[in-house]
Amino acid sequence: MKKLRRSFYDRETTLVAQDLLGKWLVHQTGGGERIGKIVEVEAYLGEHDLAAHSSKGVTERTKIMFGPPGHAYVYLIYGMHHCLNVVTEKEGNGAAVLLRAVEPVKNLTGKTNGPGLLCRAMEIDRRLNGHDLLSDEFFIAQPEASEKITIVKRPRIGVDYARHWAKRLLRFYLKGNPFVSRP
DNA sequence: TGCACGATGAAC
DNA sequence: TTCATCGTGCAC
Repeated sequence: MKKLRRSFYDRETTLVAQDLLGKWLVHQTGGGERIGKIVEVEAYLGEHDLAAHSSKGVTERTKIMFGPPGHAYVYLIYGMHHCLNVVTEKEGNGAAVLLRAVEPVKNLTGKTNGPGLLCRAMEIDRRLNGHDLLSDEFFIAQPEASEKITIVKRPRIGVDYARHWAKRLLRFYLKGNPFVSRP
């Protein structure tokens, strides 16, 4: 298991998003080491992307998205669910990748096929907002053995308000994987 | 200072 | 299809 370096995240967001598929999300908690294989993601391209939170510019909430790559952007949605993103590209770009589903690898209980569900299973909440993903207790790694994968591209979920941006194929998932939120 | 509205999930 | 539930951004 090899931790991803800063340079992995400091690339064009659609590339980072697709390369995150199959990687392991690792979180050291009081309940033990929790690991999930990333099987579904969405790319949010920056300030010009009307579906992205960063389209509102730099605010108290979005400043993490505009920060340096390789950090976690965690926010509360609908007053009850947490969503985890990883910041990508150069500081100031406001781009990130939303992790939407993981396949249980170690110490995960309950469903993991949705952005809120994976955060609950991985014990991720707002306390991890802004956390460096090159840390030892919360990071993403390349597993020892990686299989050959086929990537499916679909429109993003729940962003109909973003007009033409809602039609872009910026949601990526592993073909045939049973842990994807909406195949 | 108040208020409309979610990058959702679960129940009906 | 409806609803729970609250932080954020922006109008006033």
